[in-house]
Amino acid sequence: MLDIRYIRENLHDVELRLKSRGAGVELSGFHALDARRRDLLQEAETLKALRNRVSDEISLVRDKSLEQDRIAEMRTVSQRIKVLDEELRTLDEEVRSFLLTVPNLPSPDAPLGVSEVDNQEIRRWGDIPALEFVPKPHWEIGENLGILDFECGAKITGARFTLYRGAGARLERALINFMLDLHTTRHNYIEILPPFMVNRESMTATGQLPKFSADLFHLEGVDYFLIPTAEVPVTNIHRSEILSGKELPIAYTAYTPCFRSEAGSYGKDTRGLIRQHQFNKVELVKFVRPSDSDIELERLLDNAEEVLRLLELPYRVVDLCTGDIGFSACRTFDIEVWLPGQNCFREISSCSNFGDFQARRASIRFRDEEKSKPEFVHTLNGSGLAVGRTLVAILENCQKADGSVTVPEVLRPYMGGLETISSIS
RNA sequence: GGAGAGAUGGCCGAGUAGGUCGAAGGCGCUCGCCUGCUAAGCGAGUAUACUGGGAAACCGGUAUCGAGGGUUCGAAUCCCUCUCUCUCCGCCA
Repeated sequence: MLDIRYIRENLHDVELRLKSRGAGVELSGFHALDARRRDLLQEAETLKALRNRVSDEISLVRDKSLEQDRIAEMRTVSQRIKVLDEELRTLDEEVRSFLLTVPNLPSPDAPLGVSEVDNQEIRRWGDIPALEFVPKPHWEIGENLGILDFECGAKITGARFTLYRGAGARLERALINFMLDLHTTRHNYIEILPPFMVNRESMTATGQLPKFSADLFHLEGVDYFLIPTAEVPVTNIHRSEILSGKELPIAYTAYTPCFRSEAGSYGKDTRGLIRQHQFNKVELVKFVRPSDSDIELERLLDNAEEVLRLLELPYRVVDLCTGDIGFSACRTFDIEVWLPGQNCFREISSCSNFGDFQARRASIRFRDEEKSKPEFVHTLNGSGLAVGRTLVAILENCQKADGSVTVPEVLRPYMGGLETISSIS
């Protein structure tokens, strides 16, 4: 959510910056609404001040029968207040629901552009492996080894669900543990295991609602949603809190499954693990001082990249342009891992700075000094990493001509020492 | 699922025959005094949001005692709805 006063005072600038992300938001209606609201508020509060004063005076008089005139007068005043309050409630609701649909302002540092073709690659790491055979896509590798069963996932549930078996299941679990261990012991994140369902308020705070309900799974019977990312429950840990400046920065990491309806992506990435309704992810979330959020984003990004470096998987980092940045973010870097089976880079992590956008929706503030006024924190998050896609990258990058897959060295302790996944394992 | 109890400021905790209650008291915290050090002691201060004025310091108004409605000139206190927490029973990993 944007600062209503900032919009009020920088109407034109806000419109321009929203336009740069391709969001045509009309602010003139909002301006009128806001002005009307403040007029009514003034009137209502003046009347309330009068009522409070007179009521206090009445309370001092023993014999209320002497006060019938003023009581009657205040009855009229109260009726007027009621009407004004009613109207204000409506206006407040209109203002709020409008603000909830306005995306964040992109950072001035983000490259200008209209779509992903304008994103800028800023670095690459690792050598693309030179294989002396035609690399297979991971779904063929996984099926041949018997460790991924797409048919069975479809039978049990439906399209975009997959059953992992044997070494495949263990590899996924090894990756989760490896990532969590790395972030907690080397990068100083606190491990969180949150609920996998959240309420409407939490979804609104991080920005999934009200606009993107179609992307979510909603439960029947209770107003809960399956989380599309751990960002939602973990960011909401500090909803409606005033943190002490001494606690900042706060860094959490969490493994959760993620559930996405993938509405509107019919026919896209239908084969394999790339686009599932349920996938595992280890997430990184930070709460930081506004002055630190740029540098903290660099750190978070580096923490996510470290996973790929240790796994020895080649990747590149992309700076998302204004037109491609998500609704709540002001700056985003994607990490894309190399997939030889598909001969392309695929997103495996998205690391974003949200500025105070989520903090304002969620009312997450901090007090820098004991006596200083509370201000909004900045929130950041990024995948560290998407586990299913990491498994995909391992299968495709570490495949051998005979169809077996070499387990990256750092994962072997998590795999009971297993060095190679072959059909007999 | 059945029965009951509860929700007050950073924390603990008063306050229900409606008014002087943004709210006693204690703890904590901040500043000052005192003290050889520590502890104790003394004094002052210690919520947030919106809104009006002001360059600002700041001053004024309104709201907030789980949330939302209602009754009333006036609600932490009365009424209704909802949410959450706890206890007992049932069921259950």
